[in-house]
Amino acid sequence: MSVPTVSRVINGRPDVALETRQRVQEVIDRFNFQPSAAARSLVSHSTRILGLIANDFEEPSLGLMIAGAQAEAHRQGYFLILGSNGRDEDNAPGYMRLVQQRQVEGLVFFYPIPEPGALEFIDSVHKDIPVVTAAYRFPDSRIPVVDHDNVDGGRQAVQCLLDYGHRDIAMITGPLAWKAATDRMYGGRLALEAAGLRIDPERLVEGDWSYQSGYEAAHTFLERKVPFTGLFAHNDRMAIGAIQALHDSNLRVPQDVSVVGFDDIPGAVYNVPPLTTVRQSSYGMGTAALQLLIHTVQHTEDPVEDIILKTELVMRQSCGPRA
Amino acid sequence: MSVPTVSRVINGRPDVALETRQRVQEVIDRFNFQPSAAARSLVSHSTRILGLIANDFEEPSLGLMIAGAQAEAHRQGYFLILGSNGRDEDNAPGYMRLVQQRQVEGLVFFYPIPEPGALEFIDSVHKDIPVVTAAYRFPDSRIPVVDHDNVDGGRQAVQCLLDYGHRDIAMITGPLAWKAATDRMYGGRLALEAAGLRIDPERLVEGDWSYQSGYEAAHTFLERKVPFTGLFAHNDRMAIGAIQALHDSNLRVPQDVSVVGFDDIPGAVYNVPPLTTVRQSSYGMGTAALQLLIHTVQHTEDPVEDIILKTELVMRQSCGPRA
DNA sequence: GTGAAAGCGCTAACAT
DNA sequence: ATGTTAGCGCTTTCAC
Repeated sequence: MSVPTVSRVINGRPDVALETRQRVQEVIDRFNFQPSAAARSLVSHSTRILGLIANDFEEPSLGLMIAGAQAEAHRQGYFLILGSNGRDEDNAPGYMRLVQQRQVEGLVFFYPIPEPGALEFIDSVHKDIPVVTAAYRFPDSRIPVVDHDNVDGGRQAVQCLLDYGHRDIAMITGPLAWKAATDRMYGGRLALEAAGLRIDPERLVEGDWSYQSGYEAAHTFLERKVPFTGLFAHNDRMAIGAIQALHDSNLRVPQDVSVVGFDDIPGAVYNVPPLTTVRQSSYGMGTAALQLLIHTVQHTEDPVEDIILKTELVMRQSCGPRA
Repeated sequence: MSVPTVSRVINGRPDVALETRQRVQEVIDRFNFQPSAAARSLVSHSTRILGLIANDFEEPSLGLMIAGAQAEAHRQGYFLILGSNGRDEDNAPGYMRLVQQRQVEGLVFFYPIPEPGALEFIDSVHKDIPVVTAAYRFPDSRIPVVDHDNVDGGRQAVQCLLDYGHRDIAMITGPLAWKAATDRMYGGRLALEAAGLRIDPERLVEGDWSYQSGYEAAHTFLERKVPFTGLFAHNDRMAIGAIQALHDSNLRVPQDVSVVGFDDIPGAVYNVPPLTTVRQSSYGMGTAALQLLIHTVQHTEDPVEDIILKTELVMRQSCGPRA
């Protein structure tokens, strides 16, 4: 019943006599003994804690992304620490503390909004521990990425409009600093070009993901007086804002203009009309990010591959055949 | 330059000669030395890690609540570990591990949905470490609570309708198992009774917070053929669903029916018409919960007081004078 | 198969 | 003002 023996039992080592193991286990159960995580970490140099750092907590998808990440971490016996590069201050020093004090074995950066200085910071972290970025790829960096297949999603969105016979297709993009936006635009372009069409700059407006910007973008198209019967908005909020603007101008959706969004947020179903959109799973992105991170933590020398998650077109009533 | 001296410098102890301190600091900076958190925890019995456990990651307010909590934790030098009683399994054993392995010094439970067995679990945790619940109060328990003032919020919502001259007021409640719903209903009743009115069971439907249930509740009212010119929905999603149902039945908002929601979700402004609602700050709830928790952790013997956060009526266009 | 001894990196108590 | 000693609770040799 010495200390090392108890240690062996707790860690399920085989080299303990059955009778001893039972005796020890009994005492453990009786006193509900749990080994101190701090002491274990000290000797094992492993905390089983991972970190998730986000910079935009208004992002509606974040909750589900976190849920997925947390679930996956938990399933694999890790805990998840949370950080934000939030509103207030520059938190980078705080995270370096996390890293350098060896509290965290790996970090996911969920930076849908690229931040000034983010790459430098992430790179410096990356020197110490494995890092994964979700929803963004830093140019020229060898940091593994988890992302949705935005190119294919954009392609599907535009293809859906083309399939309904639309030829005059407008697009409201996200901020073009975002990989998600350029990818979705590129995918849309692929679909257009396959149909012998091109992106018309007059039918292109850059939004900022907000309802408001979708609303304004639709008005811009109307003011420009370029005809369009199909509209692809890079997210659902802008799509819904645009539909509202179209309604205000007495245009019917989908009879006069067909609209496709992106995301499949909960509100998409309840929009008037219910929104046709490209679904992506934030929960799935969370689990995928953690799978990738944990794999990297456990097999440091393996070459890592990005994870690209499929997107799926969800047909509802905001799209219909050309009049 | 012995080990304890370095320790003294790092912890900013006064009893170090200026010259020594500088020499030590220089080396620390040069090698970017950071003390091991595990070793410190082992001897100090303090990890500076707190936990937040949520059970509903679909809840749109969760992201901001987490952001607030994280920011406050960080400001006070703590890290925040995340947990979920999520979709998959029963995670309670996992959290007990967190607690008993002394990885976490305190826990916030964000259980807007009461869970079977939650009270037992939380109580058992509470025996070991400080605990705070957010958005829910367990009956007969002395666990401190952070919550919005839902009673006053409900009162303000109904008062707004009364002020516009409405006398026939319907209400779509949240699930009555929720404290938030009973509180909002009670607040509404207070306002009605102050105006010499009562809650009419015919004008009361219990929803489940979803758009869908708001939509259906409004239809129920219309089918019952009880007249109403004012409607208070216990959250914005149900309010928006109800407005849609009213539109479908060719009733105008606010000309025929005035509608007040609750929450002030981002979509409220962009609804048609923009939604009058009672605002609550999820971010503020997160910071408040962590302030309370940290205070409790640091002053274990102090009697703790609940924190009740103010709510605020935001007037938009879904409410107007009685025709 | 089991226990004795050493050490992970730090802080606290004591001695100088 | 600084160094020496001890010990936090574990895991890992290494004897036996």
